[in-house]
Amino acid sequence: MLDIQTLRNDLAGVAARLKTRGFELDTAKFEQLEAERKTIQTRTQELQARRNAASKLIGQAKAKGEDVSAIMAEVSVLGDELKKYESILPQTLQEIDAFLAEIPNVPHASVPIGKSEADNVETHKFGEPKKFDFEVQDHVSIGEGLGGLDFDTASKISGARFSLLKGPLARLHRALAQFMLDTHTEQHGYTETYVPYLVNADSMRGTGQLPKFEADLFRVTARPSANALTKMIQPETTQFEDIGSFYLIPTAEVPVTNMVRDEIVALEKLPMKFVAHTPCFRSEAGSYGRDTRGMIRQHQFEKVELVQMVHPEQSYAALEALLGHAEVILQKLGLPYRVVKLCTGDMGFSAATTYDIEVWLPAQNTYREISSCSNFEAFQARRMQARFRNAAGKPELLHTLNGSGLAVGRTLVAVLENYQNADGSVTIPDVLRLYMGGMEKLSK
RNA sequence: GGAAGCGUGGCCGAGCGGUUGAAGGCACCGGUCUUGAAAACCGGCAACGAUGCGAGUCGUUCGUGAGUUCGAAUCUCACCGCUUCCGCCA
Repeated sequence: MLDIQTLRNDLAGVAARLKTRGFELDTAKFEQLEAERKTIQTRTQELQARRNAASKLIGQAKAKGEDVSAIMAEVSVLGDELKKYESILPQTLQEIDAFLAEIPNVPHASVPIGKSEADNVETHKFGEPKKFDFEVQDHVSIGEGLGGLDFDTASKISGARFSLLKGPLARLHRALAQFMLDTHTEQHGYTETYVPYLVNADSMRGTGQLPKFEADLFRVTARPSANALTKMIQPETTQFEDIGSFYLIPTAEVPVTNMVRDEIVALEKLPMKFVAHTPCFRSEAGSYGRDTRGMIRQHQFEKVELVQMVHPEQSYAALEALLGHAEVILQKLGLPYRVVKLCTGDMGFSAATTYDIEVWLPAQNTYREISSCSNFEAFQARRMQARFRNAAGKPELLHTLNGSGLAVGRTLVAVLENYQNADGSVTIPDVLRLYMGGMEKLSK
């Protein structure tokens, strides 16, 4: 969420910056809502002040045993108008809030202007795509050849966009996650966390998935109590999602970042650095026909996520560091990759700056996203009311960042494809052998 | 699933329907004292919002939402969350 003060002070400026990411800010609507709000709010507060003053007088008079009927008559006249204003003010404030909740973050000044993926800017590269002296197979053929990857059974059990791993391949998948967690906790100073995978609507709003992107999420509904159920069907209830239902997390960013929702943390607690290994669930609505083969795009996948809560002055340095932490995993695995800085038009809703790490996939003869590292500045913190007490002793919004370190399923894909041999076997990268009981190669 | 209890400021914890934004304590900040520190003592210290150039003024907030009242932290109802006991259960 953007700061409403900034919108009031520099509406045109904000609109111009949002336009670079393809968002048309309805400035006329904002101005109209603000004008309404101002008259309603000042009138309401004026009436409240008069009522409060009169009530105070009544209290004082009664204490002295004086007659209060005259003042009482006077106050009761205020009643109707005040009631009217007190009922429309929250509606107006809610409209403004809803309007603000759907505005994406303003891109940082350093973000390249562009419309799509094609305008992203490569910042650096690691490694050289390996030359193969045989026809490369994609991860599906390799995995099926090894007898450890079975999409038919997965689709029987659940449907499309699910995968099933068996034997050493399942173990390799687990090994990758363990390796990533250990690296981040032992070498990069992150605290390991285990978090809920089902979260409430407030948490989804906090990190920006709601209200705009509900279609991307899976919602599960617990059996509500009879009373909650009747409340749900009352027309005035607008908070259906808050009663008896949860959302499956699309990323660990949601539960981990929300640890600081509605908190004021001590200055010396910053920066906070957490890592979590969780499954992620995404509906992938709107991506029909994309990446239908293999385990690139799934409804359920594993990810090791890095999250930081930092002092506002530190957030850009922290983003560079966090990106580096994710890169280390690929370096240790010996997987070629490149880093791109996303252009204004390609960034996610909540991000002010995003770097994507793309790993080389020989079978696709291209780089594919395996990590996304973003600085959200105060955008999420403002939604969450996540603050710290600054040097002056005043609460101030902190900055949040996160990045995949890395997407486990896609890393498995990259290992299979980059380490494949002519005979269909796959060499296990050195750093993983410890986690594989010393195994050096996957073969049939 | 059954029964009982509880939700107050950064934290703990008081609070007869009427100057209660809320006692007290802790933490924190400033000062006195001290060679320095600690202790002791004195003082300060909620958040959010509106308005104003500003000092300030006003409003809202005691889990959430409705209600009663001139006036609600305090009374009524519903919901949410937490705790404990019983049952069931990985």
